[in-house]
Amino acid sequence: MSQKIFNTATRKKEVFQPIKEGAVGIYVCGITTYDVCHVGHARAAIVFDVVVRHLRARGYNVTYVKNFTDVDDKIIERANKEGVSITEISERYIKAHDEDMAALGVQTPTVTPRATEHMEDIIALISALEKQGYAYCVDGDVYFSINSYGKYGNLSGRNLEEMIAGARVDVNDKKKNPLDFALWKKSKEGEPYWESPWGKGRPGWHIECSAMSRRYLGDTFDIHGGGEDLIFPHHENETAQSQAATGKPLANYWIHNGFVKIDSEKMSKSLGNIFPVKEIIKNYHPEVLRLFMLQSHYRSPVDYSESSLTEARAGLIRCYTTLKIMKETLDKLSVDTVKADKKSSENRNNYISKFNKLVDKFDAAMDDDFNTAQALGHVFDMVRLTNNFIVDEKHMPDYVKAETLEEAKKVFDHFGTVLGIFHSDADQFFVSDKETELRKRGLDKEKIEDLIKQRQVARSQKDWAKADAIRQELGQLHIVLKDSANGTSWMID
RNA sequence: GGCGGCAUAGCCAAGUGGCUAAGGCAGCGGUCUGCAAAACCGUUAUUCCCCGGUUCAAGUCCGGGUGCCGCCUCCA
Repeated sequence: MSQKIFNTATRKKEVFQPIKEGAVGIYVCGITTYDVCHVGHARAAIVFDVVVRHLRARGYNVTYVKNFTDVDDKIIERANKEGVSITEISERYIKAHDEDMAALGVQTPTVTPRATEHMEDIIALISALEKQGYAYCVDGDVYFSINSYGKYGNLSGRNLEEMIAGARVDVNDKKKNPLDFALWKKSKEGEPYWESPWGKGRPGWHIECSAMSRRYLGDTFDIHGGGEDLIFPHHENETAQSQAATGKPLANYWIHNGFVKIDSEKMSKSLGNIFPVKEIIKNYHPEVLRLFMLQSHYRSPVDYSESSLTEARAGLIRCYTTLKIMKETLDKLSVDTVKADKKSSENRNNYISKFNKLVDKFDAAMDDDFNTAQALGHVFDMVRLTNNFIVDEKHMPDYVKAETLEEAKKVFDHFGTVLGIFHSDADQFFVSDKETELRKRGLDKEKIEDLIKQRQVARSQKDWAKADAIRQELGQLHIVLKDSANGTSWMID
């Protein structure tokens, strides 16, 4: 089955045809380095991480470029406010970004270029546009002339006349057309600057992506991605200037992820509902956030709330419980050499064939415009199937059981590799989950374990009333006990 | 005002023309258990916002309505 991608440029799902057989060039707009990453950045990062992971799993040699916009008004503003250089601000937030991404299990892109390190490319590109008559310089500023380029508005599906009619009164009368945008901005007193043919200045917002994508991926590449808010004006401007300069399309497919809402409201500074990644992962295992994001289709809006993360946590616990049982079952198996009887061989083959069917379905879901929600449905089917196996095949010879479980493990490894989950050791997952929940709820571990010990004593004396009283008491604190042959374990509900 | 999107069970969420409308969370009944938990089995939408149309056949396509949301200004 072939890969399908919903292309923003055509608003249709299309069959993906790479420029070069077996290879994919993808450029995703990264962050502007003036603040820490929030849950919205996390979504975009996770979405494109999974896109790349899946394409790689399908055998494509993917070159993934994600930039840092490290020169911008907001960075300058912040630097001035703190009385430090823009480099210091950028370095700080790039570092924070990298930490967050690592915590979220987001793989580092192939190339992570910075605007400030590509000034020559940027200036060359603007010069080319000026030479070809697509750009004009006024007082040290350089603007892109949208009228000289016939296809402006194509990507975002906007109509030029209507946009001009609806445009705000533009105070900048230097522009020939109010929709013209800056390629190069003359630097004001005290602002950082670079020397250029137009004097001291710095690049406009969009040009750095055009320059850097071209540098690493060529004039035309396969996929360009970003958050849906970037469609206009950023990507519209980017594609206009790139295409004007090279005479070739910038990207063949445009992918845009939907927004994260917070408790059904738009996330914004004025509402004060911005959730930094660092805050979230204090309270939840990073894979909880990933699972939450991946349970919705990447183009749909997603509604972030405490309860939605709590639900995602329950789902992840379900998966890790099975992973843990699998591991324990495998560890207990003896290396007997009992030959598989006909029945158990058949059963084994039966299960393995079902496993493989789920893998096919999972891959097919991912092929269909990266439908992670559907793919996760198959992951949970695999969880149930594995549990079934463990419950139903108690009498299978260990050797055959082990073979089957090893196959199941491979399947989970595949799912985990593509979605970027199941990367913790199962035991470790529950340890860290417990610690997180204890901290979050301010519970005292010592006290809990002491009560459990008291209950153990009561149980050994068959004092069920006392044992149950303690269970109840702990239950009030959402502590769930599990008695087993080798003691009592507990977790937080 | 312009452009675009969404509406599926108590909640979250796939499915875009045709077998029984995925999956998760929550709930209920059962198996297991000293009691529980986990796991398993069963169960929870005769129906997909409303009205009309196309079709042998529609949640899925078309028209209209209602409601919600995003973009058009910095934004993942």
